[in-house]
Formats: sequence, structure tokens, C-alpha cells
Amino acid sequence: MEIIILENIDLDKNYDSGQVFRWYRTQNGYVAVIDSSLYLFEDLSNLKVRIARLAGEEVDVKRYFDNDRNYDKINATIIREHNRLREAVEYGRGIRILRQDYLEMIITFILSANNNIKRIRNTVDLLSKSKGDYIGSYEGISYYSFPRLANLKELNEGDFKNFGAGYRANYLYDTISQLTEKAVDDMEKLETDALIEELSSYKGVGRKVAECIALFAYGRFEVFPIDTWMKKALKHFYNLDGLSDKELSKKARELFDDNRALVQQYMFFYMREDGKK
DNA sequence: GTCCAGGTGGTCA
DNA sequence: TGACCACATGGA
Repeated sequence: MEIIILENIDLDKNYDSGQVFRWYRTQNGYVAVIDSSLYLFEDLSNLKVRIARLAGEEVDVKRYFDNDRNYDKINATIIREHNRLREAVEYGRGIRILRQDYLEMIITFILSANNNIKRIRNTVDLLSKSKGDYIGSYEGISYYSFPRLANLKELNEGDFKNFGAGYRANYLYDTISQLTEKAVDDMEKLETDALIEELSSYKGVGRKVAECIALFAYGRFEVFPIDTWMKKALKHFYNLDGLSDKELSKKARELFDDNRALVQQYMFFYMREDGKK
């Protein structure tokens, strides 16, 4: 079996970074569902990661981990231009912006509204067990792919409620009934502003959710999703208080360059982890 | 019991 | 447009 080693990645941080919902902690690392495949990720020393495929077709894991981007260089630039973010950047070193499946991100981030990561994970897991395909098992646990659109269309609002989606069940049902495979794929070709607008036309997708999808699925680093943690972060780091989401978005566009999504991610991670202490 | 979670849709001025 | 508010649900 082929083993891939990637450097400058911290698995624990990525797991807690709020973009990963299909990784499962095991004794030595994480079992990850990527598309219709199962992978084992293990931390080695010095931010090296050992990647082994357990089941399914081979996936481009370098692309998944956004491995061609020079994170060290971007980090240095952020610190140079924003010294006050030095601690947050150092704190988040090893986080990548993962490139994940379009449909999976749309559904996952509709679920994320006013929700917590643990429950989002649980609902996505139940959804996959219900309508995904069996991929394989590891240490006695079976894993399932995220369902395809055609299979999601077999579910009704009550099913989503049973999976713990709460009031978002209706959003999911409505959006899934509207979506087509073609629409999901075609969004890739849109400019970011048009992409956000298109995504926002679906129920349960507002500005923030659209930006998360644009980032974690379509790889748009120029977005800056404003959520409850970013409001705390922008107050903490820039003393921006009492501003609307829209005004905060504008400020972020003024403050940061086209890699602002990474800045956003570091701030998000820092604020959440800091709160745990 | 209250507050919070990677917010959004609907309503009303 | 912008300001409210209701919306499930489980954990702290």
C-alpha cells in the first residue's frame, strides 16, 4: 500500500478548525472519509503527516490538503503586515484550507447555522449511514460516503429531523429538491461574487454559509465569513465592536489581502481554542 | 433555568 | 435596506 508523507500539517488543529466533519478520532490518528474513500492520517514528528489509504479508490490527497499552496510564505506575509496577529498565526500553524466536495459542503454548512460542530458532525454521520455507500471498515467500525444528490432526494423533511437537523430540516429538503448535479458543478466557473449570489439563492444559505461553501468547496480565499466567533475575534484583535456583519465584512476587505480567508481561519481557531482554557 | 452554537428567513417600518 | 424575532436541540 502506498504511503504519502506531507509536511507542515497539524492534524489535531485541522480537526478542530471547523471545516472538518468526516474525520473520526482513533487511537493513533484519524480515519477520514474523503469522497468514496477511507484514509488513515497519523501525526509523525515535526508536523509531518503519514497518509495511508484504507479503502476505496485513490484520492488526490495533496489537492485535498491544498498542498501546493505556500502556507509558510502566506503566514510570513500576514505577520509582517499585521503584527498583532502573530500569536494567532503561530497558534494556527499547520492548519490547511481543505478542498472538499461541493455538495457535501453545501449540505454541511446549511446544517451549521446556529449549530455546534459536534452536532453538525453527528447529523452528517447519520445522513451518510442512511443514504451513503458503504466504503469499508477499520478497527471494527464501518464507514460510509456522503450521499450523492440523487440519494439525498429520497429523504423527506422528517428524515432530516430524525438526523438531528432541527429546524434546518426544511432548508435541507427545499435546497436538495432545487439542486441539480449540473448546477453544483457549474458554480465552479463563476466569479466569487456571482458564486456567493448563486449559492445564496438556496434556502438556508445566507451570506456566511455561502462564503464557507465558497471557501471549503470552491477554494475561494478572498472570502471572509463573519460568524459568532469572528465577531469576538475582530473585537479582540481590532477593537471593532457594535458593527453589523456587513460592516465587518467591509472592514475585513480593507484590512486583508486576497488570502484573507486564511487570516479568518487562524482567528476563528485562536478564539475557539482560547475559549476552552 | 439560562446561554450558546461556524445564521437564516420572514415580517414590518 | 435595516432591525427584530422565531427557529430545534443538546451541552455547559
